[in-house]
Amino acid sequence: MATYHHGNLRAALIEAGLKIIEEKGVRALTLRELAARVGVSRMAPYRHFPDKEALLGAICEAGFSEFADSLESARNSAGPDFAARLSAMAVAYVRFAAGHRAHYEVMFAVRRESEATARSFEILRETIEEGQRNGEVREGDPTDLARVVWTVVHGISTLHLDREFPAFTLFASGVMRAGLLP
Amino acid sequence: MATYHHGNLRAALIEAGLKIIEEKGVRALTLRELAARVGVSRMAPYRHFPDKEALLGAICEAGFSEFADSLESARNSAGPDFAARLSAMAVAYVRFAAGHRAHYEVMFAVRRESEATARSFEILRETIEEGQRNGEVREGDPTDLARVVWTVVHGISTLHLDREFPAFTLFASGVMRAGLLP
DNA sequence: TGACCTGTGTTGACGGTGTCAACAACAATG
DNA sequence: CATTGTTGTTGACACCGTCAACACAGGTCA
Repeated sequence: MATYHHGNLRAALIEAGLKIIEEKGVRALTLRELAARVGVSRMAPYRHFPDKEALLGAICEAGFSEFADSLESARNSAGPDFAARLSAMAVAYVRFAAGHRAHYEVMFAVRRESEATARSFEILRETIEEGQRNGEVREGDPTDLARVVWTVVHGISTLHLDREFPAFTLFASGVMRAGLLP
Repeated sequence: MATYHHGNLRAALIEAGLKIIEEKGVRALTLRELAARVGVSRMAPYRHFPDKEALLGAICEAGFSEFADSLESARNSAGPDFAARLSAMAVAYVRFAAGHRAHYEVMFAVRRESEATARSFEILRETIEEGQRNGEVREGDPTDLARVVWTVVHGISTLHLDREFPAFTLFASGVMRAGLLP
């Protein structure tokens, strides 16, 4: 039932955009191809995004939102033990990067502050604070400590998407924890 | 003395390309503008690079080469103490990223295996091996250990180019060393 | 019912971009 | 000098992002 009005172009564009990026990289994403793939004319996207950069921004935002959800749910289903919670989040991070490469690529290529990026970081910071209250994490600005953890995990994800994580991730997670010890 | 033949276009292109990236980001680098800036017609670069991607690759390669030099010289001028050597390299890494943002951006945006990338990694791995012989670094595949270090330092550089390193870098360097202890 | 507005999708046009082809200027070599 | 190979140039093409002007639909209100 091809109607004149699409219905929810915005969401369709984000989704199809992701698929293209998955196939050929951010660099190769083209508004015209995207529009064609969604079955709409080349200027239609401009009714929903002021320009290409804004579309990328929206994809990025959507990615961070899903990402924050992953982190949060990993942490929440890890039980009460701090080490387990932190570790679950680290694994979720790497797993997200590995399983949503397109999203991950845009998220850190476009780099844009948003509600969702803040939320992602906040989730980690909260957990660190938890650990501090328990005495399982040394004192210090929890924001700084969260940065350290983020840094390590981000490094792993960025640098080693292809290789054998298991052992490596475990080891690095040990490194990370070492930095938080009281 | 504007002659018909430029003399060493190749090098000039790489240099001017870097300057453009510095000003406006990789995404905004355009072959035509680059050629114009070097004072040459738009197709001239094709005598030295098969296509745009190859030019980016060459810039990336040049960056890694300079990068490897920085690492090596930092290590060599740090004296014989292992911890000092490793630390000097970490600082050199972050400093390179901060001081050569354009190069750094291309290096990890284009991502391309080359002689220079291998050399950079090799320098680090050698140092780790040194540390192992001294008993200052735990046993294990030096390549894996080098990856861990690289990961941490890379994470720092990527994530915190703007913010206040000093304290943070120091702390993270502690984290890193913790992971290497016997 | 019909006139009108507003939100959405379309087509036309323009300047800019990467790159293929054909040509032109220089350098080196016989 | 004639030739040949290297390097730079201009022309042409398809494609890209985006501005303008227009077309279709759904709702509102007379």
